[in-house]
Amino acid sequence: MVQKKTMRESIVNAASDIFSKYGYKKTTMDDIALALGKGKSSIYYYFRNKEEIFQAVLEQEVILLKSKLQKAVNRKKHHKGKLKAYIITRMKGFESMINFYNAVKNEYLSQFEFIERIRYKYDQEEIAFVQGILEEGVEKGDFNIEDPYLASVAIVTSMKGFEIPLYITGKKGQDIEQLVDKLLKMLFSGILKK
Amino acid sequence: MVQKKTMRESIVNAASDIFSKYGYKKTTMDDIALALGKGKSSIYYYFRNKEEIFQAVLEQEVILLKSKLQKAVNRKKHHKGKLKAYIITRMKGFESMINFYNAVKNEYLSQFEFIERIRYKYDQEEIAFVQGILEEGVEKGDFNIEDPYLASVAIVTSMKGFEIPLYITGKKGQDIEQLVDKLLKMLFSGILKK
DNA sequence: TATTTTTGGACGATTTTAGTCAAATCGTCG
DNA sequence: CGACGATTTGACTAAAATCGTCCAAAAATA
Repeated sequence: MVQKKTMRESIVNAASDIFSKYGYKKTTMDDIALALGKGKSSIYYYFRNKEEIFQAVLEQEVILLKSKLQKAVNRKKHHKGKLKAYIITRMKGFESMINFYNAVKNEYLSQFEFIERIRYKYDQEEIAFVQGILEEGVEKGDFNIEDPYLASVAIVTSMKGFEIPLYITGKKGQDIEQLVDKLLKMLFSGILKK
Repeated sequence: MVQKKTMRESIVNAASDIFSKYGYKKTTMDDIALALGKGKSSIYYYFRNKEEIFQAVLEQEVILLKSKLQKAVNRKKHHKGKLKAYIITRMKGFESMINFYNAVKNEYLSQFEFIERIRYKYDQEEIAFVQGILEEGVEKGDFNIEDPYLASVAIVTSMKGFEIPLYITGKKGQDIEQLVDKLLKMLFSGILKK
């Protein structure tokens, strides 16, 4: 026998591969089972249904992205650098998650809704994270922001704006990075204490 | 209206994309139709069924490979170079066709059979092509071969041997190129007039 | 041995898909 | 116009695939 959790993990790993390759709809439970070398019903011992697996896969991606963000931010000393690192890493990381967003593309009606529903949980976290950076910056006298909470909401919201071209037109990071740079420049010259 | 043939071509092009992405089995006629922006029944006006489209896609790949081979061979002046260029290009080109061979991987039973059936047509062509190079080489006094036909059959057959690791284990070109090099060295020191 | 966890295979209800067909649309030419 | 062939389409069906359930058996655990 393997560990309790290990089985769930290996299911998620296998499913992750296949989802990113074929998308949600085209991936069958048997595909996943076959990749595991197990029977299909074994999967149902660990997951209620296909969508629950997909959720777990997304969650794993999110966790991965979170740790990347932590590292990128910690690497920078100055708060200006932290904020910039966060936004850039966040956009890059999101780009690599597009596979999974594309995975849902088949369900035309609920595409946006589905994405929003899944991410809703993390919106608050993300805002809090950015808010933390901003507040520290204010404390140290680097930033000049009246309402750090509102400012962080604004920043996170505008990041969502940048996501859209990524999963709609599939534009590559090149263009996005330029745009982000421009945004950051504007942002900084606005909030940096002169 | 567009040209008669153009519609067939655009169907093949669209199908080619989708087949290489999802594989044969997971590609539905509606997928192709959607990519074309046409109704599914329109496709059946040009193709009898799904397999016929797949055949056409493969044929297109073959044509592409043929023209690559012609160019690679023509680029070389000496017959030794021609033969080497042919074999190397042939193996490289085959590697890029693996997508489509993988596409059939789902039909476990008929995998090899299917591939062989499709390629059967081109075996004779390939042998004739190699034979041509060998015979010219003999005429010019570069090669010393008793039976050019048999020799070309042998060469083409041994190339097939090199294909197998490519679509079975998915080994990369690195290793293959080394092997081919070795084969060529042995081949040349055997057939080159001293 | 007894109990709990894990598995595989068969199964049914439902959905999806390949392929058909008759009708609609398009374009051309008199 | 309008007739006529070429092209395109949506509705339809039979067959296949798929999800999720159930259960008996195997494997692990106590």
